[in-house]
Amino acid sequence: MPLDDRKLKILQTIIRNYLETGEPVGSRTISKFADLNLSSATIRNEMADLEEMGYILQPYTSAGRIPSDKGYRLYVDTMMDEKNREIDELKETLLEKADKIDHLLKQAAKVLAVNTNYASMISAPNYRHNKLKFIQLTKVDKNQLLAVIVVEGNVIKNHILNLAEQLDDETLLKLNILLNTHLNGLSIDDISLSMIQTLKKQAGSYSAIVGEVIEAVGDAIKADEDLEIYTSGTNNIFKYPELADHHKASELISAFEEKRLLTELVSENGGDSTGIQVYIGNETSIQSMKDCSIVTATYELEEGMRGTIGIIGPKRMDYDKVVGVLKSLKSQLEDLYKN
Amino acid sequence: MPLDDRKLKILQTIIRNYLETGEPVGSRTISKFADLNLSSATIRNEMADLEEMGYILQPYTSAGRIPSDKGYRLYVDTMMDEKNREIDELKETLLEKADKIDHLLKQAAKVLAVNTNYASMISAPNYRHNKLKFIQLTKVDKNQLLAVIVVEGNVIKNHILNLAEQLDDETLLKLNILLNTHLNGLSIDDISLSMIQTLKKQAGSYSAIVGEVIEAVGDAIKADEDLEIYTSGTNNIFKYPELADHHKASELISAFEEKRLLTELVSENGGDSTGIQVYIGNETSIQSMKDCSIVTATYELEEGMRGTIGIIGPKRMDYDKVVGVLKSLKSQLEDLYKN
DNA sequence: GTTAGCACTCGTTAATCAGGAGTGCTAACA
DNA sequence: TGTTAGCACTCCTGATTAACGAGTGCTAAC
Repeated sequence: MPLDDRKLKILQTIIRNYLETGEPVGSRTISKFADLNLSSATIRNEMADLEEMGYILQPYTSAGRIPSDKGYRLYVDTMMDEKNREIDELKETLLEKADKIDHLLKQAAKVLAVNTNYASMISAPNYRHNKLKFIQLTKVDKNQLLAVIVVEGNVIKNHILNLAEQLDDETLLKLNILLNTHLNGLSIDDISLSMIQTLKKQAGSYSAIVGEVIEAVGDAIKADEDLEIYTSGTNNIFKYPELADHHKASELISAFEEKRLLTELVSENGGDSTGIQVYIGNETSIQSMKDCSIVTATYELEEGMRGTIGIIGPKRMDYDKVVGVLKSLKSQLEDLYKN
Repeated sequence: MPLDDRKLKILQTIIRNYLETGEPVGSRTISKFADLNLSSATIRNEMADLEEMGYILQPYTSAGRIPSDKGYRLYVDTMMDEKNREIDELKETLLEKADKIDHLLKQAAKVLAVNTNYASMISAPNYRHNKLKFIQLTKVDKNQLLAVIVVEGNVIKNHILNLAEQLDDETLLKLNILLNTHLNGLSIDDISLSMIQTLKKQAGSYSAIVGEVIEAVGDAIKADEDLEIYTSGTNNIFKYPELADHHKASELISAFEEKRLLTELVSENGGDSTGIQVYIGNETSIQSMKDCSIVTATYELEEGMRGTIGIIGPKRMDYDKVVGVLKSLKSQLEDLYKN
C-alpha cells in the first residue's frame, strides 16, 4: 500500500495533535481540519490503513489513535519543520555566570530545561585530544607535591602527590623543566609507554615521581571524563502523565542521578551532519527510558573536544522546538568558546 | 493531665508501630503487646487522653491513631534509643574512591542513601576560615594568567585572569613574592580592605592585577561555598506513599536539584553537643518538606571547617537508625580527614 | 471514491454496596 | 476506682454496577 500525500497529511495531523494534547486523537477531530475537507468516515478508512502499515496504533478498541514509534520516526525524519525559535536570552543568561566551564554547562542545562519543559543533560567536553599546555609541580608540604596541569582550552586539573622522600628545590626545578620540555604539546593519547620510560631514566633517582606525575596527568584528565554530566529539570517529567507514574518516575530519576547510564547517550557519536540525533522509545539502549524520547546534539569546541547536549522527555515531545533549541544552544556554546 | 508511665509506653508503641508500617495503629494492635497486658478498651481510653494532649491524631473518625509532630518530637527527644548499627563497610567504601574531597563526599552521600533508604545530602565544608597556604601566578598565554590558590586542608582553587597588558617574567615573579609574603597564613575573612590598598600601592603599575588576584582568591573560595552540596537517593522518596504523590514528589525533587534551598539546612548551626539536629514536619523552613523529617549532623574537619550531612525522609523515618548512621558517618569523615 | 448512518466496543466516572477495622460509650465486674 | 466486655456507630476501602460517551468498523446509498 502506498503512503500517498493524503495519508501523510493525516498522519501528520494525528501526530501534531497528539503532541499537543497527549490524548488519542479520533477521526472527527481530524476531519475538522479545513485543508483536508474530508468526512470522519473517510478519515477512518485512511486511519485503518495507517494502522495496518504500523504508523499509528490504538491503545484499545474504539479509542482514537496515537503515533507508534515508527510513526514518530517518520515524522522526525521527513515531516518536521524545525521551529527556529529565538533563544537569545540564552546567550545572556549563559554569559552571566559563566566564569568557569562547569558553571557554564550547569547553567546551560538549566536554561535548556526551563525553555523546553523537559529534562536536560549536558556532558562536559572530553579532553583526551587536547594538548598539554604546561605542568607545574609545587611543594605544598614537606612531603606533598601539588601538580597543576593545564590543557588547551584552559582546562585546569590539580593533583596532590604524596612523596616517600623529600625533594629539594633544585630537583623540583629540574623535574619541572624535564616534564615540560617533553610533554608540552602532547595529548594524553600521545604519551606513549616508551616516552614514559625515557623520562623516568632521565629523572634518575626521582623516576618514581615522574611515573606518579604522568599517571596523575592521565588520571586528572581521564578520571571524570565520563562522569561529568550536568542535569536539570528532572522534575519536569511529572508534567507528562505518561511518565509520572511511580515506577517509571522513580527509575527515570535514579537514571538521572546515577549519571553513569547517561554516559551511554554521550558515547554514541552524533547522527547527521548537524550532530543532532533522535532516539524514540526503544531506540535508546537505556531500559528505563523506553517510554521516552531523547534528542541529543554534539557540540565541538575544538577539534576532538566534543560534548553532548541532550533533552529527555515523553515520546510526544515537541520535536520541532527541541531540535531548534538544541541547535541554537550548540552554536551558542561553540561561539561562546571562541571568544 | 499527667503523662504517666503507661501513657508513655502506649505512645511509644504507637510510634514504633507506625514507623514500621505507615498505617494508623488501633487499640487492638497495642493490646497485643505482652508487656502491657491491658485490654483494647483500656488502651482506647488512654489513647483518647493522648489525643486530647496532642501527641497523636486520627486521620479520620474511627481510624487508628498516628503520631502528631508533637508526638514525634517527644519520641525523638526522650524515648529514642539510638541503634548503634555498624556501618564499617562505610569506611571501606569511602576510602575506595576517595582521591579527592568532592569524590569522597559524593560517595558518602550515596552510601548514606543506600544504607538508610532515604534521600541524603552532604555539604562541602566551608573554607572561609582556612588559612591560605600559597598563591601562585603563572602565565598560560600572552595575556592570561593562571592563579593557583592552595588553602589549608589542601583545598585547591584555580582561576584564570585575563590581562589588559602583557607581563614580563620578572614582574610576575615579583608579584608572586609580594602576594605570598603578605597573604600567606591569612584566611579570607582576615584580608582587610586596608591591606588590599597597601598591596596595590606596592604593586605600583600592576595594582589592577593585584586587585584582580585578591578578588579571585575571595571568589574562588567563597564562590560555590553555599552551592557545593551533593545529594543522593532522591528516588528513595518513592518508597514512601505519603511522599510519592505527584505534586509532593515533584516539589521535593526540584528542591533537591536546586540545592539552593538545601543551603538553608546547612546554615542553621547544629543542635546539641553531638551536632545532631532533627526537624519534624513544619519545624523546617523549607515549605516543600513540610511532610518530611530532616536529620542533620555537622561535621568539623578542622577548627571552623564545617560541613553538614543530612537525611531527608518521611516523618515516620527510623530516627534511631538514622541518628546512629549519621553519627557514625560524621566521625568517620572526621577520622578520615586526620590521616 | 466519498459519506451518512448505525450498531458495537470499551474506557471513564459516578453511584452503590458490603465488609471490616476501629472507635466511643455504657454497664458490669474486681 | 480502674478495668473490661459488649455493642452500636462511623467511615474508609474495594468491588460491582450502571450510565455515558467517544470512537470505531461496516454497510449502503450517493
